Amino acid sequence: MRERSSKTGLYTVDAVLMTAMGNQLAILLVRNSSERERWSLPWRTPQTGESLDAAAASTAEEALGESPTWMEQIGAFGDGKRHPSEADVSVAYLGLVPHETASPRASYTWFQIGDLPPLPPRQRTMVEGATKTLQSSLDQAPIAFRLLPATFTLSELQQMYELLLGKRLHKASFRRALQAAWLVEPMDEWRSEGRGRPAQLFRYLPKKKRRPHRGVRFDFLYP
Amino acid sequence: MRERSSKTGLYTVDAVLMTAMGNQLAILLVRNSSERERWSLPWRTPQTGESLDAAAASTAEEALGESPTWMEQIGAFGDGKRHPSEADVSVAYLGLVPHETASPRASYTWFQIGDLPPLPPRQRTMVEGATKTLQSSLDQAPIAFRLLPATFTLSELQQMYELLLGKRLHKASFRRALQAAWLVEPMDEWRSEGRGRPAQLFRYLPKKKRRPHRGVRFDFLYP
DNA sequence: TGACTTTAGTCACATAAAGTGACTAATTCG
DNA sequence: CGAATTAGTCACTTTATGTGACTAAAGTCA
Repeated sequence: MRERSSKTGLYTVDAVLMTAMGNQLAILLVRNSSERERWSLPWRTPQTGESLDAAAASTAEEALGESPTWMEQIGAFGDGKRHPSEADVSVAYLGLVPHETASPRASYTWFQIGDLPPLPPRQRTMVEGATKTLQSSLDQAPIAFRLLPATFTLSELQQMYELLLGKRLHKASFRRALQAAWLVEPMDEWRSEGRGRPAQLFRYLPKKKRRPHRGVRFDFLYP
Repeated sequence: MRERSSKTGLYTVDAVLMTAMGNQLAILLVRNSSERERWSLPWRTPQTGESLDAAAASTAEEALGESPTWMEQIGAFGDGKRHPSEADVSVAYLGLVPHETASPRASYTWFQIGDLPPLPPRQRTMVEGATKTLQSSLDQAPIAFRLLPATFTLSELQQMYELLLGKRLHKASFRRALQAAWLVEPMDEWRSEGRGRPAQLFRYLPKKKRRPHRGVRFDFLYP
């Protein structure tokens, strides 16, 4: 990632890297000493012949020191809003990492999503887009599992869903749905977290075959 | 849209314009005499200062002679695949139009999606992306209504959903779900389609307030 | 005209899923 | 030991979906 490199290209690749921190989502920002804005999303100008996906992966690794557990393009942003580069267009990627294993490089810092510093306008739009993408991908992709360590308790999983959905879930319902989806696999390990009965550990079990929805659900929110 | 304009930019905007034709989706292609491929998606190189959305809208209008009833960005495509331009990156948009009102300009032709001619590789990827986006937006956005005329019968609406979902639906279930969603409004008109009882006409009724999903549904297909 | 066909629209019952409170289990703390 | 705490399950209620059969309103044709 370079700052205001002069005319190296007409587009950039920007990364919205997310993790679950406390009981909120957090985004990784980098300090920009030479910019008007103090903080920005990690970004770079792809090199000639470098694919968008590759550029995004590099940007993420440079920031995190490791690969995100999930990466997905959000879209291209170009509506005249200001960006640290002079590019007309920026392609944004959403990346997820479990907070437990993430150790960002120096000059990179996690900010809770409710407490973000001012960002370049185009990147602010990207963050909003990333949040929306995350929400709508929630039941299409294993988002929650990619924000958790490889093994977890069902209570942890439920808390992650509660964080992502922004509402409380009933324990029995949650587990019943989880069981029906055949998405997790119990391990022969238990974890005692201070007081209370120890919880069994589970891991994500990618499944090929799923029964399809039964009927039609007109569940869209509006126009 | 210009053909192989030399280095006017490093990215293009391409439009995947869809309609429902017969009992399949169809895509609007344009004949390219000077290209190796005979057909391609409509595309253009945005002018300086032109936003992506504006460029996509222009491209669509140029092809259709009118605005699509729905337009949405699919994403940016840049993975080294060949494109009619020399751009590294192309931003694709999905546009929808009712077949009844669409009258493409000369040199533009609808092709059913199961019967597409060879396309430039990058555009082939875009078409696949558009199809996927369409499927997954089906219950998030009023896709079906944007492919129908302003007024329609419930049987027509059901047939559109059947086309989009690729499966038959039970009439009673369909109408019950539709009613619960409060998405259409009956008109005081009936249409007699040859034999059989005349059908009442309805129109789309965008609704602000929807009840939220109740619980968790782990309905994603796989990893 | 009147029986038959065709498409629209609805009903009632069966089955399945989701909401919910209360229960049992295993551990720590004092 | 008993209270507190967290895990995990059960049984019952409520709501949603699946489905076949029904009624309604037109056209067709002998």
